[in-house]
Amino acid sequence: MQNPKRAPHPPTYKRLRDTLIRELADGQYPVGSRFPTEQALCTRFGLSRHTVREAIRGLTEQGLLSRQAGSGTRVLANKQPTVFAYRLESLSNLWQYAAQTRFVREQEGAVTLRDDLAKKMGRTAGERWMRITGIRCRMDDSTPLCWSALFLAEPYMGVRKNVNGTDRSYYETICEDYGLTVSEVERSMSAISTPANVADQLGIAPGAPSILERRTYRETGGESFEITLSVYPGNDFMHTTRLVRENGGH
Amino acid sequence: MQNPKRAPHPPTYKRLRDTLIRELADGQYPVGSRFPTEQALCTRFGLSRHTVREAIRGLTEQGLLSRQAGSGTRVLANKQPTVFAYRLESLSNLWQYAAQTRFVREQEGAVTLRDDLAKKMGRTAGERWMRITGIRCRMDDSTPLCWSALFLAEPYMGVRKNVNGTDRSYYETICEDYGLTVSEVERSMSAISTPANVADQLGIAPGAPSILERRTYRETGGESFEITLSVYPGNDFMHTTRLVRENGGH
DNA sequence: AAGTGGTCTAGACCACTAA
DNA sequence: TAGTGGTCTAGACCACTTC
Repeated sequence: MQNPKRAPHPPTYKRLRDTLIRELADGQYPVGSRFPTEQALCTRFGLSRHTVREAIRGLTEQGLLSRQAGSGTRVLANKQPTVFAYRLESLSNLWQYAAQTRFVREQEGAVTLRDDLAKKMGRTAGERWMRITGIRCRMDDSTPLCWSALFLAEPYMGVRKNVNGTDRSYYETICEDYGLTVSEVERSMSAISTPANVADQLGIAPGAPSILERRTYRETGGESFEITLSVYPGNDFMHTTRLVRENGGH
Repeated sequence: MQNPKRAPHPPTYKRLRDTLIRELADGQYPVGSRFPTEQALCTRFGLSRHTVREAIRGLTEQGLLSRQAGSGTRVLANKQPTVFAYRLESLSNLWQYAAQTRFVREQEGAVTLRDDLAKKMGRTAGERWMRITGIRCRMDDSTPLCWSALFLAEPYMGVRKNVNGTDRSYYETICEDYGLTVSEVERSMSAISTPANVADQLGIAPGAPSILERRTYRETGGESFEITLSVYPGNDFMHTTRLVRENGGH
């Protein structure tokens, strides 16, 4: 960390940041221990507080340090873990091969879960849910994408009925009507033999292998308010996720 | 933006940030247009440059603005989009129901892709790949998890042979040996009828529906260097992704 | 009471971009 | 050449935690 004025190719705060990262990786500051004070770093490197803070900011953003006014700085990790992530700008992007989709309703009514259905839904038998079945197809050419059974939790059975015919999802409508926020969606897949009636509507052979996808929409409290079971034709690689490296990591 | 000294409950830069976010949402600065200069904001709000920069920093981090020294600040978006993400601390977490897995090699040899295999792999016929087949099982109780065919691109056929018997992935070994970095993994799924020989090894009925998973490992340049095709028993919801909301977004 | 990180000011020089 | 954002300094007050 010499001559902060000369050779400014990488700015001072970045050089300091790299120095500190290296020292962390070397184990000079054990995880859980106190990290040097801003004051200490200022005098050690002969830099202004602003520059030191700018260097430290990067480390906290990377999750290496945690800071607490009045208390100090603690070491959270020695080195930045490599993280891969799959991001969605919107949940409607879960329909990958169709920009626009449409849900055609078929049946609708309240049900009490029996053992097998409860197991498929990841719930317990005896609960009451509103069930809506139908086919989701492409907006443009009406190609069927999947057969879906959609379950709404008991408190939200009274969703506005005019969701039909649009791309608008039920979960969006519920969230608006009841002031909820989706905090997470769990998505699971398994393979099944296509039941005859479903195969018929999807235009595939009965018994042909297909993918059963379950989505569980949870609100902020963690409560599940919507669950969908969807059957997709199995032939193509219709379900794709791209996991992209998030940080340079070693 | 009054009395920066009084009522400091939210710090000045945060209040300014909120003000600017509101103005952006109101459409005062159309997407693609120039955003006010730091100088302009300083005089308009009577604040120091540091405070203004601190406010703007948040907006650029949220992806609302982009800045270019010498050029200026441009508006990227009116409001922060809601993003859902599925994060993995490590690619080995793709094996969800087993902390530790082991790959038991079966066959190995170079192949020239024919039409059907090329299509399954998402490649073009005629390419040469190294093929390794085997079974991946749990480390602890040796339960088979899936049957896998693993393909290595031609330049990397000479991977060290001692990958066998450990949890260590081929892609890790390749990356080390050749100095590559995985930049992304694409994961696709389809449903198939389990071929007899595979069903036998997995202990399921031949022809039973199963999941065919394809993973394509790409290096920084975007080149695919490893592709795996795996067959999983289809009965359970073995493939799960949890999409978690990343930012408060409206 | 002392020390910490959080915030804010005033002023400066630089590299870069655009006119 | 003028203006922009990027970096850096020196100094200050505050709320908070710890002793």
